[in-house]
Amino acid sequence: MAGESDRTEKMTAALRSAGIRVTRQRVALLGVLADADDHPDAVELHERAKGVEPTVSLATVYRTLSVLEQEGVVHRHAFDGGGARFETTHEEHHDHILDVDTGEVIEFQSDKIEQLQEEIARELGYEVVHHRLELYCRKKS
Amino acid sequence: MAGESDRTEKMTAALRSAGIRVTRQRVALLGVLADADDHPDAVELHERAKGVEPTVSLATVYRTLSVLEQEGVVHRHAFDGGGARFETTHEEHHDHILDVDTGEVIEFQSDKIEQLQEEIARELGYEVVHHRLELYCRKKS
DNA sequence: TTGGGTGCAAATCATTTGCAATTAT
DNA sequence: ATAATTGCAAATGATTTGCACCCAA
Repeated sequence: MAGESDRTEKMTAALRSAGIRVTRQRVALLGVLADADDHPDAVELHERAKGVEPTVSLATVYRTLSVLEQEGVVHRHAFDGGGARFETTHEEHHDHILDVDTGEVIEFQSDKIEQLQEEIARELGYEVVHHRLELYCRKKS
Repeated sequence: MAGESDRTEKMTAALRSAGIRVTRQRVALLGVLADADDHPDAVELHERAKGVEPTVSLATVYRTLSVLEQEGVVHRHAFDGGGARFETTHEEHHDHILDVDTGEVIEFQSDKIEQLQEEIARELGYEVVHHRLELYCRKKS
């Protein structure tokens, strides 16, 4: 029973190495992010973080998320409708399926699509800096 | 030299068939949309429409764009950063390359990618309602 | 004539920021 | 000690909406 998760440690380390102070409220958010297996938005993260450290403000949630994004520890997604949603960065790159009925997010990964994207860009004289592929889907009946 | 473009007529017809009044300000916006070969945002469209009909307000631009979107005559895109950008619906479906340096938008189309998307969704028990594929690119040096 | 459409200004919503007080280092 | 960080409230930016007047059908 270790106290902190692997991910939390990694994120704390990221803060330290960037010379950024490890505050109570940041640790709370870090823990919440590490535990989340969904893709919560800022308000939801704020809600969860307050359960750990009641003094966290929404402003600090936003500020910390920006820092963590710059440090590459979290990814910000701007899915259709509503505000941005976040997830901790994990090893393998992936894209998303969004259930249009439930809002649920499923991750998937396709080398083939990835390759095709680069091929298309190359043919037009471009190189892909980053991309965004979202499949808005409905469960098959 | 016909007075109105094909597209403007089509859009005017769309309004009429939806039982929606064809007003001065809507005609102005329709013309501007038909002429646009880029992907302007609401403010830019408002600017251009004012050149044709100075009484158009930004509120009406937004309201009309929503109507046209519902009628399927224009498409709304939420690219990274800034507000929504619009284009008149054209025959073939396509995705977008965005030049990260200039903001320019290039359209492309790939049946292969399209197929792969549906395949992936199907394997996970979903069917694709709509999707979004954007390649943020830089010109190759 | 008359209900839909318009401009304007105020209201939303998500996010950011200024500032004085707090706190990690 | 002291500069980074915080909470709060006010500011932003994009978009929407309430309302009294206006005009397309």
